[in-house]
Amino acid sequence: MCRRHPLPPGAAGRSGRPGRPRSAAADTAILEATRAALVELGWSKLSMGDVATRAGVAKTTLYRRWAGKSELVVDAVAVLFDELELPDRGSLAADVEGVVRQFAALLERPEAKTALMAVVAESTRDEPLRERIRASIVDRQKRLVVEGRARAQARGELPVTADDRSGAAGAADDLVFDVIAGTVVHRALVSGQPVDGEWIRRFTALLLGGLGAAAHG
Amino acid sequence: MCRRHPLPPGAAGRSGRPGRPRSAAADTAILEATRAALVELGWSKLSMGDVATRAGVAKTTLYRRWAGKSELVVDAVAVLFDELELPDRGSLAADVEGVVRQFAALLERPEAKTALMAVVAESTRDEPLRERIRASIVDRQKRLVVEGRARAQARGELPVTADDRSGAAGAADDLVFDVIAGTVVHRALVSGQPVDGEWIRRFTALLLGGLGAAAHG
Amino acid sequence: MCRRHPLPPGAAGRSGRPGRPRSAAADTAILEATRAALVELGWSKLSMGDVATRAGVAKTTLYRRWAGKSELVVDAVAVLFDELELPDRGSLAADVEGVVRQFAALLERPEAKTALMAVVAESTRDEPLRERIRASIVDRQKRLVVEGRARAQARGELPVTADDRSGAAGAADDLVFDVIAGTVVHRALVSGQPVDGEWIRRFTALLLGGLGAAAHG
Amino acid sequence: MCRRHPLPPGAAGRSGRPGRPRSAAADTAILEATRAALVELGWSKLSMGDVATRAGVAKTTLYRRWAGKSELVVDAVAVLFDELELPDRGSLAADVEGVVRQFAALLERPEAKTALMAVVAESTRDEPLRERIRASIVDRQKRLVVEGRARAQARGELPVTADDRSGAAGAADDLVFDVIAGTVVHRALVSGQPVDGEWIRRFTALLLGGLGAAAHG
DNA sequence: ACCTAATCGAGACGGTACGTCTGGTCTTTAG
DNA sequence: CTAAAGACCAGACGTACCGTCTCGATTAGGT
Repeated sequence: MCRRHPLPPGAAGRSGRPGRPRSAAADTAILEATRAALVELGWSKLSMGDVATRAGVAKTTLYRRWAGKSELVVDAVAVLFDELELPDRGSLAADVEGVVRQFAALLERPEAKTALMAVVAESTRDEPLRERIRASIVDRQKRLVVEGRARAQARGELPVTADDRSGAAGAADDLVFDVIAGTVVHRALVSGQPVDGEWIRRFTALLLGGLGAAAHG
Repeated sequence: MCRRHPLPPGAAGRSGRPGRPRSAAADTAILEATRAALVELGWSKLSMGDVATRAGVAKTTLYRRWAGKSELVVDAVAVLFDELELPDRGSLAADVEGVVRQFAALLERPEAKTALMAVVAESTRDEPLRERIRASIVDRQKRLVVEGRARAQARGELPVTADDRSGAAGAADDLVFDVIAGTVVHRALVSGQPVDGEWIRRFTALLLGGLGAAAHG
Repeated sequence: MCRRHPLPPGAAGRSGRPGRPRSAAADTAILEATRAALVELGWSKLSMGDVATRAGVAKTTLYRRWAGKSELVVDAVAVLFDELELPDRGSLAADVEGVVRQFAALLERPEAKTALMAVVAESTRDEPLRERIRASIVDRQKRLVVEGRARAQARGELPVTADDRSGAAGAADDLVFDVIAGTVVHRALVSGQPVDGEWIRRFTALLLGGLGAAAHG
Repeated sequence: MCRRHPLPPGAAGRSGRPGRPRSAAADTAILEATRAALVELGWSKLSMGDVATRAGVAKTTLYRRWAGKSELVVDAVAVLFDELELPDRGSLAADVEGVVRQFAALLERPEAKTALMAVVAESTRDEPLRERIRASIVDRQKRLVVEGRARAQARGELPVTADDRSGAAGAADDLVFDVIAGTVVHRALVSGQPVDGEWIRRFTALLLGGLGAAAHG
């Protein structure tokens, strides 16, 4: 944990540090305030001072813990993406449809959509920020792909390849992840069209068709 | 044309309007200055005043024509996306690979990637801006999908459906467009991994497999 | 007349000048609009563009005729000061009281007081403007002092000096003018206290006492 | 003191206030910079941003302390008027001539004359500003009149009235103050003629004659 | 019961950019 | 040559945030 600003690596959560310890309640209040401000104001009109006021905290406290708006927002919204789950729905198609539906629902929440695109935009000129986004948001969700694939293989819906056995299936999973996440984001935020049942079925059919063809070819 | 700020809809380019006409040279200079500033500074540090200075133009001239930073940047980068082409490479696979490669190259240009994600982020809270992005950037590139499909159908690589004959193939084309554009953007800007030959081949295979399966199923 | 901007001295009101003649109605409308704007907005918030709009005239027309805000306002308010009169009230004391009362009434008009002090302030760094104020406003009112003195001498209230006979009484008249105008302005605009009957009587008594003492000393 | 912008009246200079205290050095630097700018540029071309730059201070610091240009300039020039003194020159006439000479010298300083008339002009539409001018500049100089009268009475040059004994001599002092200040300002700034020895003697004679006549009448 | 040291709130600080408003000028077409 | 219209450059306006700083006041552990 501890994606905080100072608190130099050595002295992390150690309780024996001298001086007054940081308030844990402040952290919670700040992140909640950030999400609330995102909903009300969106990314571009959200200001650090406003977040501090909402959280009942001094600006200094904010900057002591996060380096800037982007870092704060990444932490504030990361938890939203961890809510995604992959219950076993009985078939690969059902599993894919379920996760797409969940992801689309998430992208309808204003704090998620405005924050996600904005921090990605910022990260195009800020490599550490991109890393932070990857670590906090993106890579954590690859588990859904890995789990879905494993489950489909267990069901016999997908073949087990040499790569899988050697643990090097990353490239294939990455591709599937980019296709699902990218396509849904593009549909919802760029094309601005609804991610409804009809579209989800068509997309799932396309994806599974591709996976099946790849398995046979 | 005229995606400009005032110039009330009725009285557009008419030459008989009273008063001094708007300088056409200023338009060109402003859009060029905007792109240059995007390259140097990125979206978040680009300022209207700086663009005006670079363009040798007063700030008022800028605000007379564009309502804000987002609108200006959309116009400035829209032209970049119009450079995408779809020369006949002999097969659907080659056509897809070619357009993906072109699109990835475009997303490596700093003015394109920083601007694209940022204006999409802004558009999540600004419906008119979203429309402007769609009209100026997104929808214009759907021609590539339509043209590619038609060419593949002419080659016999894809079947001609009833929808195509009735001209209602929109939904299928939209899906393919979201998949291609979304996946490439996600790979390049979110995952932050290279869009190289190997990946392009895998992605194209997946997509074409999906299209083929859809055709047969 | 012609305290205007261009219209070079030679070619003044000549009717045989080539081209469209200047509209006389515009002059009237502009000066009236200026006075109206002074009443509503005061000096500092009065703008040339606003005056032009109120007068139904283009800004160019304004600048063709007046060099700037100060010059325009001087012309606009000069006429107000010409309304001061000195009817024969039977005695020097009554004449002085009458003119003081009139002047105080004038200084209660918002366009007069805001304009007068402002153009004087501007004139501290603008010699031509000071001259214009003197010519258009100040010196024109010295007639009141000259006339009052002559009438008092005719009544025998004041002695006739050698200076009067030689026509060199300017210095004495100037002093009286500065005392009256300066004192009333200071009372009304700086001290901000009412110029009422009681005060006027006291002031008149002081002034006439001083004149009488000078006559005897 | 504390003619500042916020700093709510109750919590004035208290040291126990929370937060970083205001820099006293900034105050000095700002007022000096304001006077310097007045000398160089005059009232109308003086800008808040320029004053801030000269003082090595941020614009926000300026606006945190003064509500606008007028308030700032009043504070900046008020100190100049406090330099006026009334040393005992042995007679009322000499005292009056002395103070007139000092006042005229002050009105030759560009920062004093341009500022004085301009803020009075502004105050014609701004009652709080008028009060501030009165409190900071005008009323403070009435001490000169009060002191001069008391000294003349002590010398036996002027009679002691019932009003003096009851401490209600305000009206008479106010009148003398308006006459002296108003007349000198009008001579210097409106008539634009020199306040030289000759004129001062004439004016003093007139004033003292009036006072003497009032005493006897 | 002190001491040390980092925290907390508050709010002032130097900056930068904002978007608007004027001031004056220039460039049109129309009379 | 003037008029109305309106675009043009220049630059001040007052505001909002930024991220830093300086305060006095807490709030712990370590002594």
